[in-house]
Amino acid sequence: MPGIKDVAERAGLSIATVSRALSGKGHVSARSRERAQTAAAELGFVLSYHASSLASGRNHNVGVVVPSVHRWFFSSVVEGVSATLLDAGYDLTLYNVSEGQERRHSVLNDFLLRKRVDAVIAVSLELSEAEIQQLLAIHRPIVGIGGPLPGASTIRIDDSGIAQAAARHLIQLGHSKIAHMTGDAAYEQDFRLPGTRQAGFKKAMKDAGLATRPEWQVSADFTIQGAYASARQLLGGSVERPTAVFAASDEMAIGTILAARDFGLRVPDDLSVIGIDGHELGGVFGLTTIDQDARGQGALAVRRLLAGLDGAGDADAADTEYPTRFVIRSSTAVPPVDTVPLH
Amino acid sequence: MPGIKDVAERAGLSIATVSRALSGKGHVSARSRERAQTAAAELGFVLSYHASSLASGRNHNVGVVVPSVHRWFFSSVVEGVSATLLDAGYDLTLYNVSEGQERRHSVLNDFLLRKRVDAVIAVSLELSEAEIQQLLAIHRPIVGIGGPLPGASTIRIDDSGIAQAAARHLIQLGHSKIAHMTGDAAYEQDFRLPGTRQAGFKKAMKDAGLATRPEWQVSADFTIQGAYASARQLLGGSVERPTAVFAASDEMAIGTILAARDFGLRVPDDLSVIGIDGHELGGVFGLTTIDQDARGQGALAVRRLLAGLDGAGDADAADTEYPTRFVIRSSTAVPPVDTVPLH
DNA sequence: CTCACAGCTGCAAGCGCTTCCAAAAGTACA
DNA sequence: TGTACTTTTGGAAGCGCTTGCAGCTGTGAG
Repeated sequence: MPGIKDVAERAGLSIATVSRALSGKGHVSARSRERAQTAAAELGFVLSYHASSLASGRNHNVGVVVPSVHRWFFSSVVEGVSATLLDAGYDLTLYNVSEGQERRHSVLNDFLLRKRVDAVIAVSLELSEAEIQQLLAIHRPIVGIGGPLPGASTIRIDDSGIAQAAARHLIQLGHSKIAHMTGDAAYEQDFRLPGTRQAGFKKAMKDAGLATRPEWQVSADFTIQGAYASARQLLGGSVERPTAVFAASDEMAIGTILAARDFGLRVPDDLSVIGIDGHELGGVFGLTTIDQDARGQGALAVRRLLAGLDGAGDADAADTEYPTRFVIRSSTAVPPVDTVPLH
Repeated sequence: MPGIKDVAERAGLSIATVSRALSGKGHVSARSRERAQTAAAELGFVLSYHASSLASGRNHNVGVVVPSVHRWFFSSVVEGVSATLLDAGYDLTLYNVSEGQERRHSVLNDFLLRKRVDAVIAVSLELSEAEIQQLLAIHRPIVGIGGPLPGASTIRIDDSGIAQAAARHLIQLGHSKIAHMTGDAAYEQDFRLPGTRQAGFKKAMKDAGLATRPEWQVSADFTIQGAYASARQLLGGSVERPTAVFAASDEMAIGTILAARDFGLRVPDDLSVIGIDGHELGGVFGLTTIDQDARGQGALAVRRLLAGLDGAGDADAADTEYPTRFVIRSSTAVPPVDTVPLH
């Protein structure tokens, strides 16, 4: 493997000049720059990542911590982050901390703190204020997506607002028997988001003077299959059936639609369903939803970090609200006329 | 940030001894080891990744190249790889090269070759022999999953065999009008796998003396929504309807089931559907499939690499066939009795 | 009691770059 | 032609570890 020394010799320049020429920083005459680049190309030289990082203190590597890479939101964010990072010449080190607390802790200690990454993006992951301070203390900018990170910069959608909008959509169509499928308690712990969306739902209901019946507040694990099971309980159980379901995620909305179909319920004729996300499968199910462009959020997170790293400004802990888009398809409609015969 | 020097001072040892004590290699007395560890713990010392790598030449980092992190197979493999790597104290650098050729090329050159990773895992990605040799030349073991990698070690399932098994399952149930949904040409290019599965299907059909009708060979992009669209053509079009569909992936099988339901076809009464994968949603749809345990394949890939790195043996380019499991659920059954009246 | 050997330990030489500093070269203006 | 700068350059000191080598200590055998 050729080193920078070889390039310097071949170009007839000093190591220092070659380094400056190739990195683009510092003053180098056009002629030297070209020579260095030519020599490097001819030798097939690539900088040693570690030597470079060790000497400069910069890593060109950002850590991404996600609870899963399987669920829609996370994989979408990762794709957005990945593409943007690659374009900028940065590496992406992935920490999938599905296994729970102890794993999370070790990732933070053994990996993130080891000066390997320039910054970290935490997706839907709750870090304690102490943990965040620990990272900031060693000068590691951190931005959070979809979760509250006290003291750190975050990107988030207006969970309460869109939940209200979703509920209002149903209410305006004439529904009053509306169920809400929220996230399991386990998820609440880390993301806090199920609670926020549920609160938004309740607010909209209250504002409209409608009751939120406890038996219509169900929960699932954010997956299609989990929601499917929950929805079967809700729709097939002995309780009165709602005419609409607002699911806290598209995956859960889809699970609900599948369950409804199993019971011979037509969507939207017998049951309206609305979700939140903008999942690819939305089209197949004609799902009305609120698109939150997870990829875009990932990309934005990277741009934010990079601006903070390259540029001057210590990207102050800004809280950006990412815009969402209401997508009306065919899973919501006016409620069925009352089944009580009219004559 | 405390350095190893601080630890050495505090422990009353030399830097060299501390290094040996903490890394576990070399002879160190129990007493010194304990002192070093205590001092390190008290100072909250963590090794500098780069300095360590630079000096030792080892990175504790493996690169994973995937075409997408969104589709089931890839995210599953990544999860398996991630967990195993984390346990071993390795970082996982993710290269999501969805965007096509030029991106792939740059990843290889700018990232993989930069001595940043100890090894690479290529998932369903076709690398040219030259590219592989390039990696092996700089001593970077490489293992491929789900794709042919001439010269490199690979882990793969018996695509042809399981395709035949799937087809035979249908045939044995009594089906003769069997359609096959394969991957798009675009996928064929990189993975080669659609063709292999299709060949297996055709062989099984031929062995059974059955014809494979061209209009029953459809393709999609391996996603649920893509398969849904294709299946609508197949099932709702003017051609005679098959009584069974063998889809090259579970996601496509699910898309097919959804399309069938749209046309009022009952699965399995009117149409049997079988897939390949072991997708989480299989349960919800009662999908009969062949489980290939993608997570497990990812984990195995890591173990293989690690054995090669730590251990002595230059893990020769072994081609491991990963076992699969036939899972019979409720999406397959005997074909409907002929609709021609019997009297 | 001496010798050979094995286990420990510390010194110091890197690993391959970046970057500070001072010297060399080029520029503009008087 | 000389002065005062502004660019460009090269030397060399690290960045924070690992590890070969040699010295030191302690043990069992001769």
